[in-house]
Amino acid sequence: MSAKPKDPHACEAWQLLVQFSFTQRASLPAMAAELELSPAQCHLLNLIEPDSPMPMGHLAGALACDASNVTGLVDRLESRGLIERRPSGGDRRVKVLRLTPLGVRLRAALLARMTAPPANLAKLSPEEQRALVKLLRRLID
Amino acid sequence: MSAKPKDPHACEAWQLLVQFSFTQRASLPAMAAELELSPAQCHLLNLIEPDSPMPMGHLAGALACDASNVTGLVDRLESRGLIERRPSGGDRRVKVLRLTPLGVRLRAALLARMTAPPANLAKLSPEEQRALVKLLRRLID
DNA sequence: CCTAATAGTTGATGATGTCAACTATTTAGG
DNA sequence: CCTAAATAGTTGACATCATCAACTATTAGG
Repeated sequence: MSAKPKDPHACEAWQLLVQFSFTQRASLPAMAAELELSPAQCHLLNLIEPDSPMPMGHLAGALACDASNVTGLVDRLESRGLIERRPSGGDRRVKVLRLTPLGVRLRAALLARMTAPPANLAKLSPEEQRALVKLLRRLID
Repeated sequence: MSAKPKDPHACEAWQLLVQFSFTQRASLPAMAAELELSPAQCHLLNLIEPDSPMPMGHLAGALACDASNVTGLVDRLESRGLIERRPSGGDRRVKVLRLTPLGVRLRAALLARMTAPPANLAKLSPEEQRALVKLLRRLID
């Protein structure tokens, strides 16, 4: 399943990424609160791209949570007019989620805040930044 | 506060890191459940290093949450014998958290699972891995 | 001293998350 | 075709996470 831990550089790179995501985990609630969102709601909005609606079940898979949890999350976001439940063409069991125009704007605002590069990033030269992008791309899939 | 979004490579690198932490957010519950932990408990255990106990207030700062939330988290971990509340030398108001031997072992198991490098990492050559470590170090502080 | 501020707890409340049971629909077999 | 199993989503019960306000105990300052 995973590579042997023989290579210390591989381990260290991954450890740094994991620690990074812990610090992101700590900073997400405050960022989300500025938009009156919870971390889970941010995660959900991040997954629904404008113009590519998503069945609720697929969303539960991507969030790695129970389908009944998605129901509640969607209830709250729908009551705020950020997303809509819509019937899916063929199968009348499935409901697809679509961002409303308001939801599209809020999602964009969220991603803009989250991906605003911190000052640290400026410490890397353009070549280094390009190299980092290439490495992360291959790493993350 | 943050760098101007003029440099597309800087933005893209940061976006990849943010997306990475969303996928980590999705995979943490399952990993935590194998050790009968919640994501929040994992975050807390990650922050308490063996042999360097931490006042509860400092922990609330690192988790970026309310102090009363730490009380509940610590209650549950202490009732499982993973951590201990101890008086802090000088100030009788502050309680310091220390991992028990059982907590040390569980924390090690958790970090071993979380930082086990995935197969993807093997796709990078040793030189690339070393370069990635250097870049991430400078980025994360 | 007497008052402020600080560390932690408690209780109330809402959000997140799981599970089991349910409805409605779709799919597969006989 | 027709019934049985599987699937998508919802509901209700329950534990955890997280916040706020109020409280206790301790410390620090004037």
